[in-house]
This record gives sequence, structure tokens and C-alpha cells, in this order.
Amino acid sequence: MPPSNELTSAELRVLKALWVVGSGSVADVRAELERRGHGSAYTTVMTLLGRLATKQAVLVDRTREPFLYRAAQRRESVLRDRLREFVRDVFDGQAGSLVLNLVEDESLSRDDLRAIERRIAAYEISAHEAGSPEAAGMPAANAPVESPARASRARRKA
Amino acid sequence: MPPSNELTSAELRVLKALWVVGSGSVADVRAELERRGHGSAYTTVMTLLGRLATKQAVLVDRTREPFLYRAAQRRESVLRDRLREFVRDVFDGQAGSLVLNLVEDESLSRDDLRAIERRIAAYEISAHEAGSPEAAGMPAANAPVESPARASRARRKA
DNA sequence: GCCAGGTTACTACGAGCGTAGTAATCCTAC
DNA sequence: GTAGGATTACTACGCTCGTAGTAACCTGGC
Repeated sequence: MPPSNELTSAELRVLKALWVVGSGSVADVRAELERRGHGSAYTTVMTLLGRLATKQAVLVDRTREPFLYRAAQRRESVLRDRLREFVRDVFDGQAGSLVLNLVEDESLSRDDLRAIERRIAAYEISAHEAGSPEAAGMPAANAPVESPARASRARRKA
Repeated sequence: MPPSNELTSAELRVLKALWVVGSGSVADVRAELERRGHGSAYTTVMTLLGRLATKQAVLVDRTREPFLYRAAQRRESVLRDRLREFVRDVFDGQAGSLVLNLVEDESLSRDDLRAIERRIAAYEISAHEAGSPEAAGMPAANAPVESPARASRARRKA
């Protein structure tokens, strides 16, 4: 399993700090963690970074000293994987049910709701043009949000 | 912390089976687990049920033998807690970003999208008027449980 | 030259997890 | 009434996690 390793919550915290830092030493990451209220001992951060490296979630540049760490994947990609996993494990793949939960739970701001509406509208239009629900190879590749959207991955319609 | 204990994935699997079973013995739960491709040894299931009991996630009726287990909380409630935790830990509380991810990832079927639209509309209306924080009835548009529930099996006696 | 401080490598350790075996007990069918 | 299967209680064990200590190692400043 190349990059398929699962991250623990402590590891994810470190990785998040690393995304902010971009590329940095243990001390850099540690400082960022501290900034966000998750200070740990220097060695703890290093252990976590080391474990992340074995899991191929971060890359280490050992040519310089102090070593430079940086995330192996983009934040969006990792979060999406976690999300998929969560939907599968907890919601039995029923992503719709998950979203409904969020709406009911008022976890979504009015802006969130409006953004979602827009996104759904955009998706439905693109699907409309494709006609039959089958054979539509074209993924809703329009309306960029905050992420580069690069969406053309395997389709898995429920 | 009364029911605030976190459930591991193995525990959640067992709990899910128990929700389907409703109320049943170790053997019942085990049978349901097997049905959904997650067979384990009898004692493993019992250990998990025991741990769930200590975590107050399931209740045990010891007046009968075999003991009868049943979930202490409704499925919706537990899933919602997990979801909250996930949104906080992984998406830094940005539920909207999470949903956008799902839409982009095409995890949502057309029916899902329509149900979400309806739900958003309903929410916005209700939020506009009196604003009763409680949602209406109707647990979820798409029933996540695929098996016919009612499990009263395995009782080759009595 | 050499010492201090930052850096890395190795090791540790208690808690929880996932999985399950064994021992004792109890009920039921012969 | 007794053997056998079901059921429960107790125990185990290797693994990962979270957190960190210690020892060795460089490197720059004096």
C-alpha cells in the first residue's frame, strides 16, 4: 500500500501544521502546533513526523540539516480521503444522509447553504445536458470554489 | 462523562449490527455481523459488547439468560455525534467545506441532491419564522438500513 | 581546539484496540 | 441423571498510539 496508510488524530494534527508551514524543520512545525494550542515536546513532534514519513504522508529532505519536512499530498486530497473513509465506515456510504444530518444539526451557516445550493444547481445543469443518468462521463467540472477542483476521478454514484 | 465515550471502529460495527437486531443475544448480534460480512469469533463479539456496555453505549438485560443487549442510544444520535467530532477534527469545523467536497466528489446521487435542496428550503423557512430548534419528524429520506430488521432468529428453543 | 546548544536516533511505556482462547456454568435432550 | 452444547466470565497477547526521555552527534562561537 503505497500512500494508503491511515493517519491517527495526532498525526493529522501535525500534518495540518505542516500544511501551514509549507516546508520546515521540526522546530517550525512545533512552533505552529504551539500557536494553535497543541504544544508538545520537541521529541514528540519528531516522533509523529517520523511516523508520518514511514507512512509516506510527509517527505523528508535529509540533505540539509536540520531536515526539512513537507507534506506529501495536498491538503484537499488527504481530507477527501478521510471523508470518503468516514462516509463509508460511519454512514455506510450514505453521503446524502450525512449531509441531511448536517443541515438538521444547523452545522451549516447560511452562506454554506447558499454555496451548496449553487453547487447543486451547477451540477444539475451539467447533468441535465448529459441527458440520461447513464453514460454521462463528464464530471461536474465547472464552477470553481476555493480549491482547484481537479475532479476527474473515478465515478461512484450511489 | 456519562455517554461521552468514543467508540472504536470495531465497536461501531457491533453497535450497527445491534441497531438492526434491536434487542438480542450475543449470538443474534454475531449472526447479523456475519450476514454483513464481518464475522468474528463468538467471544470477540462478546468482548466488544462488553466494552460497549462499560462505555454505556449498550444496555444489558441480565435478568434473562442469554443476556439481552440493546443500544443505549438511537442510531441517529450516535452518528450525529461522530459526525460532529469528524467535522471538528478533520475539517476544522468547516462543515460547508465538507459538503462541497462531497458534491465535487460526486458522492451524492441526484436523489440525495434533491433531498438536500428540499431540506435546505425547509430549514430556511422554519428558521425564518418562529424558529423552533427542533426538527420535524422524518428521520432521513433515504433509509440507510438495507436489511429487513426484525431479527428474532437463532432461538432454536423456548 | 573545545564546549554548548540544537538536532537527530533510539528506546520506553502505559493505555487502548482487535482478536480470541479457556474455564466454569447452566440448560436441555436423551 | 448425565453428557453435550450454549453461554458467560476471565485472561491473554501482539499491535498501535500518544507522549516523551536519553544518548549521540554536529556545528558554530569563543
